[in-house]
Amino acid sequence: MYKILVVDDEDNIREVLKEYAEFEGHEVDEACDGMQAIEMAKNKDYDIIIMDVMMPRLDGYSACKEIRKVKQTPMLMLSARGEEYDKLFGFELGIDDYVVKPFSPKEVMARINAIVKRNTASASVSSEVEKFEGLEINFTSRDVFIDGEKANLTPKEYDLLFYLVRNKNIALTRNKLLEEVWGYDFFGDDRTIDTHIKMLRNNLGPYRKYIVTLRGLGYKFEA
Amino acid sequence: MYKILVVDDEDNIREVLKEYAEFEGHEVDEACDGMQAIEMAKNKDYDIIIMDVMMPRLDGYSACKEIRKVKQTPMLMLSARGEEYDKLFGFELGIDDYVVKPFSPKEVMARINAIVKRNTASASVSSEVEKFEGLEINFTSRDVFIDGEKANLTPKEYDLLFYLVRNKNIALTRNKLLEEVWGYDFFGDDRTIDTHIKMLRNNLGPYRKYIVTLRGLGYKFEA
DNA sequence: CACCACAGTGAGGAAATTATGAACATTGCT
DNA sequence: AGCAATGTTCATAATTTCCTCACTGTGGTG
Repeated sequence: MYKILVVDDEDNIREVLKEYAEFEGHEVDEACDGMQAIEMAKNKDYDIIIMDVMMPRLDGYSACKEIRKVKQTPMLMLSARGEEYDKLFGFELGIDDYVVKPFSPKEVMARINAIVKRNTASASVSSEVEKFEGLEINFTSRDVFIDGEKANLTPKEYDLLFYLVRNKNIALTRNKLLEEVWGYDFFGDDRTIDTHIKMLRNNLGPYRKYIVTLRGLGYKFEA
Repeated sequence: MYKILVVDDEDNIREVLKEYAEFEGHEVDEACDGMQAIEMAKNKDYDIIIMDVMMPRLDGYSACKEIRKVKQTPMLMLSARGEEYDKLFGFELGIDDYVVKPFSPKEVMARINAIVKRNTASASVSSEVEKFEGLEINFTSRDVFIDGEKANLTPKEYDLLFYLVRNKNIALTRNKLLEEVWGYDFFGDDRTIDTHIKMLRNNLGPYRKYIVTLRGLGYKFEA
């Protein structure tokens, strides 16, 4: 039996996880924002904290950082695609694992078991850097340099570029991009992608050439 | 492409899911109550079963339990808000996920993808490449190289070539090609195929020889 | 060897798709 | 609230691709 703290602002998500966890014999506490989570985590020793990234009052990252100042409780983050998920790899946060919404409660429980059992901080992603001529992309620090100069990309542009580069030389359909970069719950216009591709290209200067249009399909980062 | 079984007593729900899933290229069977679902699940291997909780004759829980006796097919349950969640998780049913009505078909599809991907754990992600002498076809990056040089094909040409190669050494009738490459709803001129074959051949240079005309029938990629 | 059904070709207009600019909406911050 | 930055939508322009069609080429058959 584990003591689990579930932190999410959506009632039904907390509800589902709680039901499932309790069914498996665990003890579950709930919090609905970061502030509350910090408070509770400080006052009780949990075996694991499951926390949503996006919450009102105080987001998951900040709460995580704050809690880490005093406790080494393992953490599993929940994030919707479309959130800047590269941040999740930031090992300074010491996140043990993360699950992307929509998830199945079954999967979350499986991961909880894995984490608690090994009870060791998981190996974090090492500082990843990709270079294409004068285009340098640092996944860890979330920086992009163009001929040595730091590019000033907006969050979406970062996300889009990162996804493209992580899947370089793979043909990506518009649907795939929408689902992975914007999130499964995005019901927007297809032209939105084009617009962001356009801005990204403008920002990449001479290296815009790496982003190729696949007519009738989508885009590809070709290196 | 997944094989999906949709079980719900409401016609329009089945209809919506079916349309959406088929649009995404999946194969969908329908059942309108638990009994029927069990029957069908036993006789065919589905990638996932989507089942309503409340149905006449035999409800979703019972059907799920019954199916689980013989198959480990992943299941996604549909439930109306207000039905007791605990039931969903209370009986070692091994449900993978559930969605509360009213749902968006897009979300359901996203979850289906998540579940099936997870369950086909050992899915190989090898970069698919086919080589015929100096003709190299990369299905992943959607590239075609001719003696090391990248060919510049239009979308239709890619589609046509990919389909021919995926079915190499199989005689393909014009009808079959029209249906598979152009889509069942295409009502065009027969010369359309010829024209695209022509373009494709021109683009393949010396390797045009692989595309063989079967007089009176259609074409074949002969390797 | 002439016929005929079928396949190959070229070109231009039609159709589909993407790029772009600007308006509009949203978010975050002071 | 007001502003600045970012994200989204939409209309329009710019491209690219597709399809049709009339015509030409070809192989097999009687």
